[in-house]
Amino acid sequence: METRNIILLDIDYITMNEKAVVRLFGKIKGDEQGKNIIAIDDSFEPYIYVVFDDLKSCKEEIKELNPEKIEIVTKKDFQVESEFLKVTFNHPQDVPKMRDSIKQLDSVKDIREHDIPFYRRYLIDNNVFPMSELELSGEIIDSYQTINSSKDSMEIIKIDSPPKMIGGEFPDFRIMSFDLEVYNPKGMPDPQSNEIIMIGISSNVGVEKVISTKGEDLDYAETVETEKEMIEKFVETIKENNIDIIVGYNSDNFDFPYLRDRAKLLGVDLDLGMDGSKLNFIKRGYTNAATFKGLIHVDLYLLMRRYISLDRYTLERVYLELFGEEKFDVPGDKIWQYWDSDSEDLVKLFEYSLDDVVATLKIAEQTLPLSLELTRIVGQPFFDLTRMATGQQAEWYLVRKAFEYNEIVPNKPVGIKTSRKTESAIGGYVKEPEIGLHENLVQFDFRSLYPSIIISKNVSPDVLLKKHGNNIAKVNEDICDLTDDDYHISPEYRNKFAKKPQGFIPSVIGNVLDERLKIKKRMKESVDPTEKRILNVQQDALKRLANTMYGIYGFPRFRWYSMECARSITAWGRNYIKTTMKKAEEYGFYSIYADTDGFYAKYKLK
DNA sequence: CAGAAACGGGG
DNA sequence: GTGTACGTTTCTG
Repeated sequence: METRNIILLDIDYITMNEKAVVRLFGKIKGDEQGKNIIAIDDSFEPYIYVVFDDLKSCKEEIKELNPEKIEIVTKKDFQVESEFLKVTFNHPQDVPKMRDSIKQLDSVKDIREHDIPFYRRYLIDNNVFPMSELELSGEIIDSYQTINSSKDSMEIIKIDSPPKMIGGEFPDFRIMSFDLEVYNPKGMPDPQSNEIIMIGISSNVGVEKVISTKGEDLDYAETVETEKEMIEKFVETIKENNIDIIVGYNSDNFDFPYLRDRAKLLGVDLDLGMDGSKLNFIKRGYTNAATFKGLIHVDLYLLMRRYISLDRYTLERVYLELFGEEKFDVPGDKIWQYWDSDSEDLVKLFEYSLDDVVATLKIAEQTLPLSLELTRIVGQPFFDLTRMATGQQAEWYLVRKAFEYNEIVPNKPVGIKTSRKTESAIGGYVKEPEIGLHENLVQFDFRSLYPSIIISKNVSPDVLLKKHGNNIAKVNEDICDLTDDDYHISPEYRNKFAKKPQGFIPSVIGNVLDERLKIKKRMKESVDPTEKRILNVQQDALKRLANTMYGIYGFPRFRWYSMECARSITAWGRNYIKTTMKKAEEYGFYSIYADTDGFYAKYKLK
């Protein structure tokens, strides 16, 4: 038996002998060459929970469908101890096949946790976090030098027990940015007829160049004979430098699809996956995301739209916002003219190409730390995390927490109107600003207003006293028929939240905020600027997560959706800000502008 | 006016 | 892959 400590970059599953086998893609920690490891685990099985009417008949009916295993388990459902049937299947793809027939059985009331992707289930149930250090033990079943780099080798290990979390500090990930320039005499280029003219590359491992068929005189240009060689050089550069994370700007939608089409036309393999597999596109709603197994592709455009709020998200605009510097720009529709022109404009195009990738890498270095922290909190793969809306991040964090608490996860709501007018919660209180130049203002604001309300008023669907029925599996009888003193009652809507027990979501947010305070304390005590910076990113990630939780309640597709909770929170919020403004007025301050969790006020007297 | 369709980024 | 974006602006009937 061998032991390997790896940093877990990626996870998926494949089918071997009709059985699902989880693959963990990692690299040896601290190894300069970053030896690649693929760990194989065939011990994990897919399952769902079944809410039953009558145990005996339910068991019999399900048995006829031939699942792997049926067990009775006790889990908490909105804090009520309840029995479920845990039905285990042979293969993840059996779940979507079987769940409808199971749901339709007479003895079955409902099915739960039937839509959690297999690899996510694996991470959650085994308490494994991506981008962290894991200890693996098992048998080495294959070991070889990878074809394109003599320095670089690969090991496949079949593990005989679940990975053990070590955690610890982040290693320095090897990051590379890239960008294509394309010949475009007719506006937006067409991959069938317009060739790639430059591939820019920048990295934190010392490689910075523009691969092209021109530019022999430039020291940062790598000149090759053909477009085909350009693409081959690009692939080789990534392999040779053992890149962990490849970043682009709008690369999901432009660079990688274009590269795929040209590579196909020219007969080049984009076999950058750790297992030798090729570039793949996975459907995400109406658009695609480009992925490799074990090589993480991050599209910064997507990330920036979430990270900062701007009117536009061009690379130039984002760069200006983050670094306060204008980027050297070549107008997009003129690129082909620069390429065809005399040496002066051609050099400009080379500079532009290099400038683009350098900027992209700088943005990556600035913004990826936050996403990495979020990955280690949320516990989903880095690739997935960079493509999730913040609400999704919070939801997967809650799914993981639910497993920890032995709570069964609520199903996604069905049939709730998404129409904003009928279903939206009123937002925060806003007092339009008094026009004019104001001096000697005082400012007041609440610290984390909505998270604080959730915790202090115990705003959570599992302790909410429902006014009209309850379509959730079971009502917590302990919170019914209490006296008004035992409830927090929201303003306006008069929603009642039991003071005890603490709700699931208030408890989770409480832990998040406690953890954040601890980190802030450590940050203050730290004298090492690097450590300070890391801790600052961590506390920021936790703050963002806590602030997102409020929003969850109001989105009709979220598992813990509760319009009552969303409305109660903002009602309390409006109440607090107005009460505080009134109080301030008693002391002679009148407010000239207020928004949600704070206001500006002037003193009436001199 | 409501609901559908287009748009974003990229060259 | 046990999943199917998203929020806003513009167009259309």
